[in-house]
Amino acid sequence: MNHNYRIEFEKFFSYSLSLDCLIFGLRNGEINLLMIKRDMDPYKGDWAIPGDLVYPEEDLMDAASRILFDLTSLKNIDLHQSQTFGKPDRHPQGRVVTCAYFALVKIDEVNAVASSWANEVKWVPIHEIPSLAFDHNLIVESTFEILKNKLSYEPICFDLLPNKFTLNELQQLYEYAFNVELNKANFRKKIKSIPFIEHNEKQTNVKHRPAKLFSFDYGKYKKLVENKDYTFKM
Amino acid sequence: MNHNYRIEFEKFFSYSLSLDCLIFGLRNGEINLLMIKRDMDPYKGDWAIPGDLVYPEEDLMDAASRILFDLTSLKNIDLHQSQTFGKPDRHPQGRVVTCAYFALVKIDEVNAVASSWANEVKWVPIHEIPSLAFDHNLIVESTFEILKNKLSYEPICFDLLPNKFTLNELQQLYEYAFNVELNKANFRKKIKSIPFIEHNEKQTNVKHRPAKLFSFDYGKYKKLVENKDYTFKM
DNA sequence: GCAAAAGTGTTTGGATTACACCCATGC
DNA sequence: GCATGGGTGTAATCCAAACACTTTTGC
Repeated sequence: MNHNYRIEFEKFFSYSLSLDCLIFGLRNGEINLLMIKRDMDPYKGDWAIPGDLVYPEEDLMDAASRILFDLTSLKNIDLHQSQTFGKPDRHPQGRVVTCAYFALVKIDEVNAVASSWANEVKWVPIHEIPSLAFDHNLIVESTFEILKNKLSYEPICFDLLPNKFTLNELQQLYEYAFNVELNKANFRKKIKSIPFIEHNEKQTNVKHRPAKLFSFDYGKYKKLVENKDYTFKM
Repeated sequence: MNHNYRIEFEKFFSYSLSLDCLIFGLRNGEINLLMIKRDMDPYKGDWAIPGDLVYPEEDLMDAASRILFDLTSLKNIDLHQSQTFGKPDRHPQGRVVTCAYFALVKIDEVNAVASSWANEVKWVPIHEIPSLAFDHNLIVESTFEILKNKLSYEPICFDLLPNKFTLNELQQLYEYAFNVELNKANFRKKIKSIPFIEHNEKQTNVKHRPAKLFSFDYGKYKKLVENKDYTFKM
């Protein structure tokens, strides 16, 4: 390059890149975020989003998968890029730009374990997030907005719900995310076009009429989208 | 930090961060993208998106403003973060992660000028983008999708249109972006709730009945949004 | 039987669609 | 007058909201 920079070209290779992975799950009808307690400086002892430095030869998506796997042992989970945060002073030890990704997981399938950089792990309802290390509160807020937005035009809600769910669980998820109350009959009319697999199974251990169980029909959905016969919309 | 990395902590500070700024404008009813012809290696002579390395003490948004200003002399333009691209091999000279931003400008107010890193500058219709340097084709496609998405729930179309526009210009913009044909009467009913300033002025130099000119009423829009009386939706 | 939630049908009003028609200007 | 696009009204239809009602289970 022959660009006339104020500083030498080589000096530009003095950044570090980290990746924060926001893992969302659904518990008791609330969207929860997986948090870690930092076991290292800076912000040792503070709660934070799990994140790590990206290896020099590592793709961003691979780093996100790695962090997700380390905490949850889950593989083959869809990861979505959120936003990149790069304020020059966001990290006290140097210029660390961080790229945020998020994943939606079925919380029952996760047994989160503390790892090298965390001595404690917990799920926290998204509306009860405490004060976090770095600019992580900003990252959480921005990413949750992006998640909510995506919930309305991509069928990612089914990544949060158990494999077999009731229509009411689906309704409650949207009521929670969009902070509205929905009418049951109208909600069911609205979702009539979503490709579901209707099981011959019902809820158990409820003290009222058990609800029918459904799954999202990914195969049918894919076909419908390919033929432009359907777009998911909530 | 006491994290047990495969490589030393200091070695992680060997990235470079660049920022690519996609500048969109509207010309002859088509969305155009401002492109530069690279005057430096690598990819010297190829067309590319204007971008630059981010200075070590510079915020991402500031870098985006700087690049936009260098090319267009425009200030105080809204910049939107698109996505970050970080494939390890995307830049032949090292690990350069690039963060894409986009800006929507009124094309009449821009006199794009070639700068140190570009010896030629031109507007190219978004559907006629040639093969570009680096992974810039991917960046353009992803960013245009994000732009289209944003057009449907934020009033950013008015950043592309001239200050005073006709309702048909607005309609054509949406027809172009969403690749649909809309009915004139129905379109006007749909936009009735948008806060417009209706001018006592008309189009000139047209050989048919001149259309009335409108502006978007930013002040009224802001008030409506604050009072939750309105959300933009197309 | 009662409580609690599952599940469905009906009515209504507002939005969307298709279509038809009139208006203002340049030539 | 005619071509061209600006601008508007109407009727049919679809969709979403409000509400009422029946069903199934546990206790």
